[in-house]
Amino acid sequence: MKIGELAKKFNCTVETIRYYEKNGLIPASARDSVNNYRHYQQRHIDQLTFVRHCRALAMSHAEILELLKARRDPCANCHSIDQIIDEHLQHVSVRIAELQLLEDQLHTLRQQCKTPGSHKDCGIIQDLDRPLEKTVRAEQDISHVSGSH
Amino acid sequence: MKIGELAKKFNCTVETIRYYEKNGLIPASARDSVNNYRHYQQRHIDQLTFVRHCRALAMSHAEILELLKARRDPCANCHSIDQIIDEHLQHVSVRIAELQLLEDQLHTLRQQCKTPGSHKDCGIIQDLDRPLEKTVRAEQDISHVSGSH
DNA sequence: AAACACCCTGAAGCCACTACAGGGTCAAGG
DNA sequence: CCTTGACCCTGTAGTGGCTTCAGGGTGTTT
Repeated sequence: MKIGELAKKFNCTVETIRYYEKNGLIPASARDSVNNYRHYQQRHIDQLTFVRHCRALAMSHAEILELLKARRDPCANCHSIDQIIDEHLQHVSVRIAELQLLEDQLHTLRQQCKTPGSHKDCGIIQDLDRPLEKTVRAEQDISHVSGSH
Repeated sequence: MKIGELAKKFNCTVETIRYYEKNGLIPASARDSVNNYRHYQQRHIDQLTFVRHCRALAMSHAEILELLKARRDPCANCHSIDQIIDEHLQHVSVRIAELQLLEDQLHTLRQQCKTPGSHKDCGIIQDLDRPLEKTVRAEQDISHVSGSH
């Protein structure tokens, strides 16, 4: 199977698959000796299934690499796996709480403008002109589950 | 006021302030003619207050630049401002919903391993080896409030 | 033979910073 | 006068998980 076919199968781009290979998320494929095209087999499909499932759960590449290691190692026990999932879950929960705080604050801010007119009287701008309170701490750097854009 | 003092006042780094200046989030400061040090006045403090407040609400630089434009323009009305806030709020809400779906899925996944032992029997790895269902769509590209790491 | 789809590599761009290299400036203490 | 250490400057590279682009080669169809 060529890379374009694989990409279609997994609903991603060929660039993503090449990027995964470069970063060790999937093993390097065999190459066509004539044109150097990548050719994939079942084991690539299996591992890519695993990786895409992890990515859909928003795991980082580092986390996935750890899980892959545990998956390969027949002597590993569940503990390390459980720990990765637990920690990731924790990060997701923390990020949800942060964003909910943000959501509340944005709702409150939005209430400041009920009567659209000249912004001289706009409560939103006036509000934003005030410094943030110390309770406002929903910034990215707190959580490993980060970002809002 | 020198940059270090300003950074301390706003609990950020001097690099962040220089970065804001480069990107137009704060106006360029006056410079000391002798040593080229930046010197800040009240208007910088005011604008940085606004910007940091917006950032604490996880707005992007693009959004903040739009708000700054509306803030400067005395003819602007609230409509554009409201729209920016509404859209941002929408993104945050969407992201929360995505992460809550993720949280559920991770809880379910974690339940697969209740009896730590050899991972041959580990339900987590077995689960991740299965392709993702079509309902699983909590990926970054859906929301502008993105990321999980 | 031309058109078009597909493949290759390697580098740059995205975001909002952060970190680092390599230098200049300034005030205090010995 | 000299050193130490804190602060400032510019410019570049790194972060993560891709995406996009430049510049080419290959394969199939018309």
